Amino acid sequence: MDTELRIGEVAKRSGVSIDSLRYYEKLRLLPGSQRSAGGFRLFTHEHIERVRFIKQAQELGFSLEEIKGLLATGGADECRKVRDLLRLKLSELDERLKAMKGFRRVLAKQLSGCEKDLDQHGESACCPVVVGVKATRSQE
Amino acid sequence: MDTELRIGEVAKRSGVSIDSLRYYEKLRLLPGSQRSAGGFRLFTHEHIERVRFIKQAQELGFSLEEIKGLLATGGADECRKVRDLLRLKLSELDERLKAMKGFRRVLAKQLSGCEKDLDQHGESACCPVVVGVKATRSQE
DNA sequence: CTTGACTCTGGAGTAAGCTCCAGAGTCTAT
DNA sequence: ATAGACTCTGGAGCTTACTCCAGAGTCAAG
Repeated sequence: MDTELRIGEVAKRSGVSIDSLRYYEKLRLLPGSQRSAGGFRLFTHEHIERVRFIKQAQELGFSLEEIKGLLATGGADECRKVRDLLRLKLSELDERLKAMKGFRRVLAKQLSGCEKDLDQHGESACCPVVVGVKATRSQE
Repeated sequence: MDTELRIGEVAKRSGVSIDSLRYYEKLRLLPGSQRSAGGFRLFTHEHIERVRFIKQAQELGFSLEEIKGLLATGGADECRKVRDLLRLKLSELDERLKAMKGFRRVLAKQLSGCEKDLDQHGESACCPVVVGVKATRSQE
């Protein structure tokens, strides 16, 4: 039932390159996988899930080291560590969410200013102030 | 009125290293600044704002190249480009916000599972399913 | 005018996270 | 049993975003 997949297949399904997968293994984000008689890595669907998780976390700004922490397989005393880390990451995430919303507002405001200028003055005289900084002359 | 600040002062006030500031200048994220008679860079408060903007955007996952695009000072034809970029970045931001909320849920769920395990079984038998390997059913 | 803190430039080095390569072995379909 | 697609390892190289350094010049205080 757990079909065994070779690395190329995992790469395709997870959208991560073969080289990256081997790199993750080297960093121990992926457990040293089963091998075929001839030495090929053999993965399962769980590995794919794991890789997707890694990818997602990474896109959200977590480093591979941090992700490794989150993925630590719970040995007895690992558990509390993982739990604390989860709490920490959750609060970091919340902060980041807030920051993003603020930043979104800045960009949105900038955009609406820009559009108003385009309407009123055409292309020639718009977007005079980019994010709080006056037009910066002094390089070509 | 616009006190002129030297690079060390800007570094302190913006929380960015001197070397980074020079690096930003080299990449043209900061305009080539005024210089004192002896060749020292002279900055204004607007530069500090700009640096803070750069820093914030960066923490949210934008690359310096992208940020440079957002900061382009509006010359005539730059304007539409900036506007389009702003729109693009806004929608990217929205997507990212959504992804973050999803990810937040995954972590939160993981955490509550972990806490339940700690309660019921103590440290020995908790966190059996490690973050997202089973739980992440987010895409495809 | 000297001192000491600060700044300049150019270039080298670092860390993370890949990406590419050669040369050799494996697997599967015909 | 052989072609062709795939995978192996180890190591080199790349990009981004710094960080550090040497050797020299600047500037304000005393």
